[in-house]
Amino acid sequence: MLTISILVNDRASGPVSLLEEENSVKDNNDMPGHLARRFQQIAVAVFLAEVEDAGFDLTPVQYAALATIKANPRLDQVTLAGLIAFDRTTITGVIDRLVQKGLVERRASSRDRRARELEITDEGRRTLRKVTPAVESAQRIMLRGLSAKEGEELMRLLRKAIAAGNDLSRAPLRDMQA
Amino acid sequence: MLTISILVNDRASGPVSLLEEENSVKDNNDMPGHLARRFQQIAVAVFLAEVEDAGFDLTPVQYAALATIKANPRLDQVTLAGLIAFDRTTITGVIDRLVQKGLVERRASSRDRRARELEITDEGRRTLRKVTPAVESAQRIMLRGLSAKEGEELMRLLRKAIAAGNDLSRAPLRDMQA
DNA sequence: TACTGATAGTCAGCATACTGATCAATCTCA
DNA sequence: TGAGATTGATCAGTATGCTGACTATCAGTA
Repeated sequence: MLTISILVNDRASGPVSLLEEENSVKDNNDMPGHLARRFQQIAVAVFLAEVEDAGFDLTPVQYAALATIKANPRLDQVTLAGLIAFDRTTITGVIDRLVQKGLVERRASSRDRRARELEITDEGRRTLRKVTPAVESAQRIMLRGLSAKEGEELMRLLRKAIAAGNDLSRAPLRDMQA
Repeated sequence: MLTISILVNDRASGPVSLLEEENSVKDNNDMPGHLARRFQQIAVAVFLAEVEDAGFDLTPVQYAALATIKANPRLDQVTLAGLIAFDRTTITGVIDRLVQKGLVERRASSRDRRARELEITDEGRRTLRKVTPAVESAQRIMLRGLSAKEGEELMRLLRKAIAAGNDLSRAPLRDMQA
């Protein structure tokens, strides 16, 4: 199926297949999967560097969780996972570390004894406020090769591709239900 | 369904800063770092599903390594890492698993006793050939929400952003020297 | 040649992510 | 109501990725 001329590196020779034949390997730069990995790799590195420069020890994942917990009081872990598209088994460890750092409290829910209620602490609130400029800065830096318009377009296309693929990962994004 | 007005920065009020102030949290969908994570998450899931459906047990990272080893006979690990932008400490484990599966041979280099020479096996060659359609298919599926033109544009913008950020991660892409 | 610095590879340790399993609590519906 | 299904959380196991440390080796030079 030679559709996808997008994926084909037909610079000159006009190959027939995405991965060309026997003796050639497709250029990584034409594989969206590889580009996704590289961009994510850089994004994480930039985030960690900016946040550390600001004097904090917080990963991108921990930041997203913390911000979402602050915005949604008494959130349970499964709902949190849905809001930021984390696997529920990953959340356990992330929350462990946020609790350990004193940024979040985890307590039993009164409504559902299976569930845990998450609440941001004052310290968590303070950290979130103070780390924000570094996070903003990181978002800018990871797009520094693009014009403002290109950055917008990249985000639009990513959103669109993600929306179409949302259900393909184990941890799809989910709305809050009522 | 209340949706997520919580996470939405209401466009109407005209936010001042990227992350707005105290009581609001930026919509994840406006954070390139978050979009990068999501897209990569989906890309990996799609890759694994397609490859498994085809009857193979190979991760995206293992596939990239295997293809690059095939294309570059007697490659050493550091050069391999540079070609696919992996950290050198990650390569060790990846190669371990490829060797374990009988797809790659690792032997001492005659030229430099510190280095290891990597060589694809016949089995590796066979696997690579047979898994290729699944890999192609995965690349298509992860862009299924986009038109051909949009997919092309997404890859162009990712390449551009990555090029500008290449040196920001511990594992930048490197050319083969000599 | 002996010293110095750089390099290839590995390892320990940590933090995502995922699969698949388990346990307890809750829900559904006959 | 009560059996079966579902759900919230956790755990064990595996695979990236990273930091930082370490060994062995190499290359250049005083």
